[in-house]
Amino acid sequence: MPHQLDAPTRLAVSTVIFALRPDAAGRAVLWTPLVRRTREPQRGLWALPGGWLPVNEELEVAAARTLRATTGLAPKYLEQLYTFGDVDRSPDARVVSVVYWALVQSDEAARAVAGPNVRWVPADTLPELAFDHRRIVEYALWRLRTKVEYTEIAHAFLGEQFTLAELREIYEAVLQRSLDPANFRRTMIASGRLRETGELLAGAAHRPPKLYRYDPSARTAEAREPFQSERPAS
Amino acid sequence: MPHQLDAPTRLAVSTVIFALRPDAAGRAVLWTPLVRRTREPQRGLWALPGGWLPVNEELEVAAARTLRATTGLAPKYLEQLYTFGDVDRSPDARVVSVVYWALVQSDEAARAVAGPNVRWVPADTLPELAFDHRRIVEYALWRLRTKVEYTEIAHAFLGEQFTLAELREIYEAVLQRSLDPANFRRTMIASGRLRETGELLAGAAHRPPKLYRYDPSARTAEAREPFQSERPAS
DNA sequence: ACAAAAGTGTTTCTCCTACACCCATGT
DNA sequence: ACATGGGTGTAGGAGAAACACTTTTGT
Repeated sequence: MPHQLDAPTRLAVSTVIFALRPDAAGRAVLWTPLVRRTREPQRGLWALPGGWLPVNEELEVAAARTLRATTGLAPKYLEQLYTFGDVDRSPDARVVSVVYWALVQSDEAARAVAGPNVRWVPADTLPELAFDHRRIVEYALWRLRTKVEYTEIAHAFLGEQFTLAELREIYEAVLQRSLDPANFRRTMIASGRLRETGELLAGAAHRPPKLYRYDPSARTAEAREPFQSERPAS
Repeated sequence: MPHQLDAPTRLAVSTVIFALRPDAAGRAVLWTPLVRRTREPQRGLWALPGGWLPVNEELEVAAARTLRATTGLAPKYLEQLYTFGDVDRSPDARVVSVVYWALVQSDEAARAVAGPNVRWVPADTLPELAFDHRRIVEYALWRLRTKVEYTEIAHAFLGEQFTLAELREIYEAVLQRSLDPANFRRTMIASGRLRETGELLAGAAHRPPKLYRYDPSARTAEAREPFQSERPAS
């Protein structure tokens, strides 16, 4: 069914946000925040955070803004995912959505605001979503999981300092499989992008691990990817 | 400088098209077609093929349509590249461009139409382009070159049947380095996606090579990528 | 002392690279 | 016969995976 000629195509920006949280069994898994639709169409259903693009706002800034509006947080990683524009993806007008995906720091996400119209759900067991948003989240998940294997984005879930065990826990949660601690250590060190802080993390009932810091400037200027950014303006 | 509030954001679709053609020295290199702007702004400059998105046309169909309009060809590979939407990328109105990139068969491209307002240029030595189109072509080139290394898109430059030497020539032209014929053969065969046709290519002054056909159904259902398509509707 | 996680060493396997060598055709 | 590219064989090296083993803390 063709759209009205006098109703122009509308442009929206949405963001798929990921954070790590413990599930019921206490294991870290991926969670994503959703917002409840308060207007027609699809009123009452859960949807991605987003909104119409203001004429004078950059795409990436709009994505960071909606992220902040729904979670109260700033993204540690933000990248354009894909643009969805199927003619029939919204029942009324033609809507083209430029979708971003973001990673937020896990301990901050634990304190994130959540009201009656904002709900965090496990990314692998989504409820019914509005429009084509389920497909979008699944694509973002796929991108996160493949990109974790060939880049260093995992550290975006962590704070300034972290142990290799904490970093490994991120990889295991994202990739959904356990990794050999010995080989993981060697691989990370060999990447050359970790710096020892000199400090140790005390308090556990065993040998205290070294603390590391992520150093993007170190090593390998190889094959840098255009148009991806970290810590964008929020 | 902020845009007028009463001038809404406009949505465009553009396509970066690649084909292989011999350069002055007879070596195959990447070429791309450009169109001359006949209107302000940036009148007279060369730009990417594209246009405003019709309300009832799918994004990918719009990309294939502009591709056909400027080259007379159908794409053998077509994929969304990125969406460019910087507030100041066009001097007058706010324009958001959903950009696709495409590969067309090389021997067809040799017969492609080219008028006074359509010009093919080597992709590595671009003239001055309108707006941010130079940056866009360079990003598309980067994507092509990285994607050739981990997918089987190279065959999109070729016809139904081809020899391994022809396929290797594609890789060498795209990657801009020579490859060991022996190892290249093994790698391609090991991918499992080539089928021998049983025929040989006669006529050359040496041992006639086997002809192969690309078979996407064969082998490896591994890590399939969503939202990419081959031979889209044109 | 002992448990538990941090961290190191070592072996094996697989894949990639380099390169020597044989094969089949036109001239 | 010989030049030329097609096609096969093989040795060496780099890196990943598996796993034994040592180190350092809290209890």
